[in-house]
Amino acid sequence: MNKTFEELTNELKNNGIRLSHQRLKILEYINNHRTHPTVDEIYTDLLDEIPTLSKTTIYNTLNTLIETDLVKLLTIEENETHYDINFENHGHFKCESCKKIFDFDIDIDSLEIKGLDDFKIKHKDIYFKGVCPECSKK
Amino acid sequence: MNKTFEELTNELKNNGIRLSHQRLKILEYINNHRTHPTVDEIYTDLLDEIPTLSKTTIYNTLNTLIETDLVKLLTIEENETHYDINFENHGHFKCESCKKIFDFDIDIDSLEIKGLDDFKIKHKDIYFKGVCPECSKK
DNA sequence: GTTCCTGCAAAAGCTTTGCAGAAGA
DNA sequence: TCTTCTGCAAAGCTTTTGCAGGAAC
Repeated sequence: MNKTFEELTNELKNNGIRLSHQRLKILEYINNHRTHPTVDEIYTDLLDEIPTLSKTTIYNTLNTLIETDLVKLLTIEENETHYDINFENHGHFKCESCKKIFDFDIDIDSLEIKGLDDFKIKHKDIYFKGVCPECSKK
Repeated sequence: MNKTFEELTNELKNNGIRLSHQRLKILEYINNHRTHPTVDEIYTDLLDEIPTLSKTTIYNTLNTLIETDLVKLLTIEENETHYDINFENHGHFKCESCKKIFDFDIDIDSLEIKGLDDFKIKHKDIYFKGVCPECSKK
């Protein structure tokens, strides 16, 4: 179930996080671009709109959003971190050829797990890797 | 099904990879230490035995082993890469408190997936995060 | 007016690269 | 002998830190 932008900003307010111009723009960007962007992509795309923007602010903001559970950090790629608006029950597929990341539907909670009694599970991530249909054709 | 050390070295030979002293020791280390070590941990632990060892060699070796599909790369941690030689059906749980990584049994192939028709899936990784029982007590 | 946030510069940390000498086959 | 590997030093990247000025409330 996806949240509206208003619901997202309300959650920030309720957590005592100030609604600075930069934060709102970064949150809006992640909410509208479901492409699992990197810090560099967010920076490049927002620079036209906010010429004084710095990467430090993007790192700061994303870390704040992760602590508030509005954004999720993807570690599917070794070199660079990707970010995703936090919504449930989907996995990520990375094409090893074109490097794109695709979403897919999956019911994570239907999995039978052994060996995690007394573990507090907060996040579940499913990463698949391989070749996407477009790259398979070539 | 895990391989014996002899099977592992045979696969290296068959791939035209030379059995240098360093490579064999690193492979042996990963095979005996199922603790998902980092490059730094391997380096520190092997330095007594091979005083001239360098991290470059460990990076080189691990990349070779990954290409030969003898070792798997774990990206559960943002800052540092972990390595695993265990290819049996299992997931990884990272405790956000003590940072330890635990294995757990899971039947990945029983998952019902929608949206990955025509995708060639080569690797499936399941990462859970939270707090381990020992850290929960505190 | 206070407190928190931004953004610059610098630092830190992991990983890769270039290359000369050494070792494997 | 020929080819490949090792390991040092340096470079390349992403991410974090310290801090002064500025913005939010």
